[in-house]
Amino acid sequence: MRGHRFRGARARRRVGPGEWAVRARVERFGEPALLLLLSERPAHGYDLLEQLPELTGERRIDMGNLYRVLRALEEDGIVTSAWRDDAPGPSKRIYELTDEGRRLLGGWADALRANQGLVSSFLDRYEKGGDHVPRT
Amino acid sequence: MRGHRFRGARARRRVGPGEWAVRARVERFGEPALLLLLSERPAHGYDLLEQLPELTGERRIDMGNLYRVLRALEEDGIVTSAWRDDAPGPSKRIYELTDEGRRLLGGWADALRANQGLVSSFLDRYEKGGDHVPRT
DNA sequence: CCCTCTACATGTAAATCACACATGTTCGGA
DNA sequence: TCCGAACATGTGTGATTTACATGTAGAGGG
Repeated sequence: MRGHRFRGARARRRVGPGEWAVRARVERFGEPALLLLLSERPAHGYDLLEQLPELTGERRIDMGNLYRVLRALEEDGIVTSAWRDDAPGPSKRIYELTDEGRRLLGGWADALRANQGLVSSFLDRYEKGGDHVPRT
Repeated sequence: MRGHRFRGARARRRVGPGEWAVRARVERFGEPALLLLLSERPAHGYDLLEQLPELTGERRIDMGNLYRVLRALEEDGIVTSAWRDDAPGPSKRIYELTDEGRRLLGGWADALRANQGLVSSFLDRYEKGGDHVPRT
């Protein structure tokens, strides 16, 4: 019977009585991850699919969304694509980063550094607080 | 004339030809920020509204969402609230962190530390890449 | 009485995300 | 030769979160 399990993009979910599993992720982190991979070398969707988990920390990447993101990036001039039939296997759409894409990746790096600072402050303030997690 | 400006939760937006403004934020970062403030001392919504920007780096906090989050937290037993009429001015709903809330804050801290590691790896890999942002 | 500030709250559209499902190709083994 | 697994590219859809607009009501000053 479908539809009876965990659904949606919840960042916090109950895993027991008074127990919560929390996930802290940067919004749209898939985009800079994609850009970084493409800055290293052109690749096709399925290829990226296999390289992404190491960067994002996710176990599995959603293919559907990956292809949608790639198309959106192309619409915005961040990447370009071309079909490749010469390689063995099904034909692939190879994506490549544009100069604009490289600038965007630089922007992401700046923004991520800024966020690292913010979260560091948060954690420092938390740790200074003392009297923390009570026993379950 | 309403409805003609930038709307929505976009993390990236065009600010010029080939120029993008990027924001890197942790998903639902408002929640741990709220929990940290409440772990320091009980407070009412409007009070939190004024303390949050320092923690989150946002200029202004959306009141509507703040109160929605607070109610959701109360539903889940993370905070409790009580009305206060004795203080001058409009009566306030004072929020206080529960033990479960303290555990959740601990969970957020762990998750945020994990994410810091992930983003650090990303930035290291980016910086190792050399040949970066081309001139505009 | 009227206006502003404080305080709490709802309505709604856009963006993102998780999950399910559709479609075709290539290749190795039974 | 047929079958299934892995490769490769997508579409459909509802849940969640966010940004912004708007609504309600009491307190306090002039």
